[in-house]
Amino acid sequence: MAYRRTERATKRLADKRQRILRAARELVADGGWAAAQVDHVALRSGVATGSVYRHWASKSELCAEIVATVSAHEVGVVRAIVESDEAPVEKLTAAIRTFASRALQGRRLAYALIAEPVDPEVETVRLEYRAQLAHCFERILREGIMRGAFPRLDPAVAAACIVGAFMEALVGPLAPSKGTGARADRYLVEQIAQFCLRASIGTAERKA
Amino acid sequence: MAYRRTERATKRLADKRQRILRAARELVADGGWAAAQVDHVALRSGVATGSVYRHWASKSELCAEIVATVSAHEVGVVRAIVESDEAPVEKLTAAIRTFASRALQGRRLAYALIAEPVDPEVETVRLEYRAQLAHCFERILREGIMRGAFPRLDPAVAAACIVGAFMEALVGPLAPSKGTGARADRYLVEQIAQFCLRASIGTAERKA
DNA sequence: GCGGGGTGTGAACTCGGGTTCATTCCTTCT
DNA sequence: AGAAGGAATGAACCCGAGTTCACACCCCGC
Repeated sequence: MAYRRTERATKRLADKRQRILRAARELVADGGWAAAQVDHVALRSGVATGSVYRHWASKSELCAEIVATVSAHEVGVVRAIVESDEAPVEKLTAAIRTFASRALQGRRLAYALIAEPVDPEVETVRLEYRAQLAHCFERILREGIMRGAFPRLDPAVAAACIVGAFMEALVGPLAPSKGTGARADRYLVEQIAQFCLRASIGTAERKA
Repeated sequence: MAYRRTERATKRLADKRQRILRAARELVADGGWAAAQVDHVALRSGVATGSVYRHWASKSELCAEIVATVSAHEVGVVRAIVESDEAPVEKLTAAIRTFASRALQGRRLAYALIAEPVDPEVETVRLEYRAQLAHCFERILREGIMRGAFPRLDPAVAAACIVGAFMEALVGPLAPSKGTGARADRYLVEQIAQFCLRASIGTAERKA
């Protein structure tokens, strides 16, 4: 046996893997899952189609990893807010604003990750993500109810409503690549945040 | 020229067309768009695959017609409420409850029509439907704002949020054929309605 | 620098699913 | 009843997209 992978070689492997992953993510980010064909991914990352299969056993696994990677990151951001020691209302506001504006930075990707169905294997991961996200909001709501800051709403249902409201108002009616400008985006986020806040705390108006 | 289609024959044609359409709708209703393969539709409606193409030029057109038919009906129901002469708050309540409970009667179909992407041709029709639905709510909101019953929210954004909240809380996290029983459904509709109402009128609690 | 095994390549294969079309069946009109 | 032509049939066709595999290449250890 004359060969043991040198460290240098291992790194090259990992790098290539990352390159492919990134290329795939970029394709999804501006064309949805439909644009992430194995050929295209290979082309964009500068490898041959067959090479993709040296790193993932199937296209589904590649896609699943994209979903897992990106969403883990997003959930992490929101979760940090949840676990801060602000008051529930502040947490909710911050969580909504943060998530919404992040999603707006990559509408198409956000849509693909949140709403667009794919094959069952990927779907599993996607639902997991959505569940975690909803769970974050649920925790905030539950805390708020306990402290008497929110009315007696059902946290699970309300959390789902919040996520849904995002999805539709933010990335739903989007014609692909509908760039509306930073000002409009800011306004949109603000409106959505206010909507969800009113729904959660039961009080009109709220300006920050 | 020896042949003019007799009335009887014309009716037979139309009937067959309806049979196919219904079969397709049923398949979508319990398997999503993926289940509506031309072969299956033909099998279920008792015709040959080729016969489907005597009535529609392509599968897309068949699907588009399903979306158009069903959604026209649903929008009609909601629109009737919008055009009644109740007060805005009552209208909103009724519209939400009605739409939600109708959707629950056929979750899978509702999901397919509202959220599940298909090919571009069908997508166009679907977006049209969703826009009309949102527009119904927008009208109610606008009226309520004018009369001072609702706070100064952005009607378009809020309408999108309402539709989205529905979608997610009602049919989103649904595992296919997740029958939870009439009581649970009623509770769910009520929670969603309250959420949307609080968000719209900015007041906690509301029981009917 | 030479042999061997990991890595890269891309053309070919496979397979699912929409579409077609030559043929057969059936209805209408004389 | 027989001719004429529209409707029905379903097996064959086509095409796109994921997957494979025989071969070329290169990097490592001697």
